[in-house]
Amino acid sequence: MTYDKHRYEPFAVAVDLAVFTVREGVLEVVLVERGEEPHRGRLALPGGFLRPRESAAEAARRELAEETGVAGGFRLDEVGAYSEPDRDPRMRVVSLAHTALVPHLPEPRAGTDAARALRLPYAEAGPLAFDHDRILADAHRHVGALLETTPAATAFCPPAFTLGELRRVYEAVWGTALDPANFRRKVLGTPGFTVPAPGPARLTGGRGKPAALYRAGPATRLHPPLTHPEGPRS
Amino acid sequence: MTYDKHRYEPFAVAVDLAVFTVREGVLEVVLVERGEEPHRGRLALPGGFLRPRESAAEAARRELAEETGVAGGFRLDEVGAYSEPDRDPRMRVVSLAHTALVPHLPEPRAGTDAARALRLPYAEAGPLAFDHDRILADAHRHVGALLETTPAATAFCPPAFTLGELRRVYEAVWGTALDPANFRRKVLGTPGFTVPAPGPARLTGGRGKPAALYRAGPATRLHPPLTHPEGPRS
DNA sequence: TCAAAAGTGTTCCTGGTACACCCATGA
DNA sequence: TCATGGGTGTACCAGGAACACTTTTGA
Repeated sequence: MTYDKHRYEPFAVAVDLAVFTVREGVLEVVLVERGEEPHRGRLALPGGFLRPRESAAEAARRELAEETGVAGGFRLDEVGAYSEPDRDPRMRVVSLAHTALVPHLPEPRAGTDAARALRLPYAEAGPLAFDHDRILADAHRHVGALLETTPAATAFCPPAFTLGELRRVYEAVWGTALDPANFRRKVLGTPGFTVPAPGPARLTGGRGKPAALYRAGPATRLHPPLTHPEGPRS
Repeated sequence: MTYDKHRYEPFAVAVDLAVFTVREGVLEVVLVERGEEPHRGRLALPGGFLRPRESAAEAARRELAEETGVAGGFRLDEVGAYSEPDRDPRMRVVSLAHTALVPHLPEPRAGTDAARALRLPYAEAGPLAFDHDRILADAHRHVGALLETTPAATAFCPPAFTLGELRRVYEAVWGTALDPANFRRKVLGTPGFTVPAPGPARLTGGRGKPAALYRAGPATRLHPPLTHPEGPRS
């Protein structure tokens, strides 16, 4: 239980961010090109070190704003800690991985740190620096589980959204097609998940019957959960 | 992304352990009495700092052996990271909380560090040092969720166990009574959860029909999950 | 012979899946 | 008028909950 703070090489604590968005029915993730060694020029998850008086959540929000231009209005969840001794060759770094779910990214402004950020479809997020491939895979699994038990899917949508938009979020993250009729009943039958939004109906893609608008409801957990077909099956 | 390792006060990284066991149908947790300031004499979760070349899991297993005498043969799961700046008054400490599920604790030997360890029913685990009340509550919730989707309950049982013993684990962790008949069918109907163990039947408590023995099966996830009554209801 | 726990059978009912069908809009 | 997506209805079926009942032991 004793600890001499100068006896050991210091640890650094970092946050790594898997920033997800859904565009045109495709799950995308934000990556940055590394500007320095190690792994210069390779793609990595955005992230950075905790400052002396920051919690992990605060550091995550700050780094997200700095590196990708996303400022507030997103959902942040903890994925896990990565603490293997040699995961960063420079020094001992313990990373706290988070997911950030954002409705839509403003295009990064040139000249800022955010200019190095790019969006890629999750399926094409190639080999990444450090152990970020593993972190990204864990984060994706984590988001899939969040959609089952929490209203996290609404974090991908604008403030008012149609049930079709919400369904496409689930389909993009889970990679499976869902029955629109059954999805509708499940969502509306889950108390607090969505509430009807006032205002006129909206045309989703131009064609088809205009859809009613909903907003995110007060629930933080989904009862019953929205299980995806693959779950009980595999 | 740059970081000068000597520019800031160093961080310390620790593991905190919520060590659970089920005795006589009661969920118990292992606590230690702090031998030094801060919070000298108060109860706390066992834990300690990561050594320079240890991962969190390695540190957790080492600390568990040192502080409670539990050596190997237990299940370890990650709960989350606690990173608020002032959670430890001595210095900046980021704690990685874990749960350890053990079938039965050997009585701690006097004269070792483990002598300060004690078991308490979870419900009576009073106010703890630091933010350990919150960590313990999170850990308990985490174990409850693990029982639904993983075979974690077998970690509380000896190598060969009866379905009645397994059911009492669920009842102790969830705090609810379960129908023995339905529980039995659910467990046996979940592939890979349990496999019949050779050998004679065992008397659980002396009275009643002798029960068949089972061992933990090869599954790491439960399909379908064992949902508890409170889940979909509340 | 009684209590207690294991184990089996059965009924009821909820909730999920699949799919047919109608509605409202743009092209 | 056709294609497209929103929205409703419904039949089927698996799985969970509740509970009666038999079996096998110790006291």
